[in-house]
Amino acid sequence: MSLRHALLGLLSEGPASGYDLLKLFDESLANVWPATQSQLYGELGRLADAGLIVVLSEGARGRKEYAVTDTGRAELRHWLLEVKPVPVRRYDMLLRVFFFGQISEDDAIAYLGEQRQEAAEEADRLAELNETIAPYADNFAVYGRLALEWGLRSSRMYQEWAEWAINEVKAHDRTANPDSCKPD
Amino acid sequence: MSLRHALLGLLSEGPASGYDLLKLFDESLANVWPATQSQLYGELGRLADAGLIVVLSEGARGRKEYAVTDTGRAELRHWLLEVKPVPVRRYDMLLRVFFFGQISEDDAIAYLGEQRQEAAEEADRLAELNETIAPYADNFAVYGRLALEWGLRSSRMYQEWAEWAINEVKAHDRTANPDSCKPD
DNA sequence: TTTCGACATGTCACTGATGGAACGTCAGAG
DNA sequence: CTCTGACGTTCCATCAGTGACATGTCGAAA
Repeated sequence: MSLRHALLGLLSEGPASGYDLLKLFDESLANVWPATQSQLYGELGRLADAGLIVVLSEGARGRKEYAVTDTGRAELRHWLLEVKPVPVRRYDMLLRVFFFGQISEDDAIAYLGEQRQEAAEEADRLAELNETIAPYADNFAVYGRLALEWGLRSSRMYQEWAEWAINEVKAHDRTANPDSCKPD
Repeated sequence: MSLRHALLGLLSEGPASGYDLLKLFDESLANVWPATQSQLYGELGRLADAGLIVVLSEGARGRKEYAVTDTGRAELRHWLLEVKPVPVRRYDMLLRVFFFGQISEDDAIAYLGEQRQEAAEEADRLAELNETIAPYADNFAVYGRLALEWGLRSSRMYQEWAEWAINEVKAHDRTANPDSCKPD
């Protein structure tokens, strides 16, 4: 149900059409809650049916401009203040780690190395993005910054974990095969 | 498609029934890839149709014991080595952060405080769990430990971020309302 | 004048996940 | 002997998300 509230949130900054919202999603929320066009238009319809938003005006090319109603604003507040965020539960990447026993230590290390690399690149990308944001723009940018910082810290943590894990696997390798002596 | 490979992974440690697998899921993979019973049995059927697993034997109470085939093992290896893990993309919690402009600074701080608290508890829980695992058991436990460490680092990062974010919001509050002077 | 890219919405088939109902079996405790 | 709890499977409705397709408008440039 989060898409619903994402739309209410965006609309509560001002009226917009489905098309506008789609762009807003891609610009700002893409990294925390991506949405496709079909989902978005569908949800807008349902939101309107439920009376949480209304069509303000219809413009050229069938453009419909939506605005939040009081009910919608109340629903958004309720979600923000009283609904517990659902934690992330699925990690494709960690799932693979459980099955490292099925591949060689070298392959496992290579896998972790790639993850390390990608996390590092992501961290760089976000750090750069962080530079480009005006220091104190609108609320949206101010709070978006918090999310960005989360991404940054998350990538760095990921990177450090991968480094640590590589050493763990190497240590395990040595324990399992004490005879072999590979160069580091 | 990850459930598929999770099942192949579990089965490659030895034959098991759907019921066994469900328990294994709950014990070991629940934190990285939860699955419900209905999904699991359905997937087992499809896996068998595709020839990636076979029914080894049928026991009492309609119990079917499955085992991986060579094709299945190959598929697992392929997934482990060549398929890029899909990164996590949706964060209900961060989505809310974007809409902090809709609530008061105090409410935002309270929200972040709760997150901080929960992350701390999760970190404690995982640290404790880490103690209970035998230092060098089977492969599965050794590599599960890597995942556990990820969770630990992740929770700690989350906690620290929330602390940092609370201060950010306070700073923003003071910038926006320089007259007011609240106790810390 | 045609054509192209941006604007704009709607719909469909498919997949993965959730949650629950329904059904039946077997061993052991009381 | 009966009941209970663990064992064990199957099916179903529903929902969110994905990706593709269909349809059409409008302004500007070639």
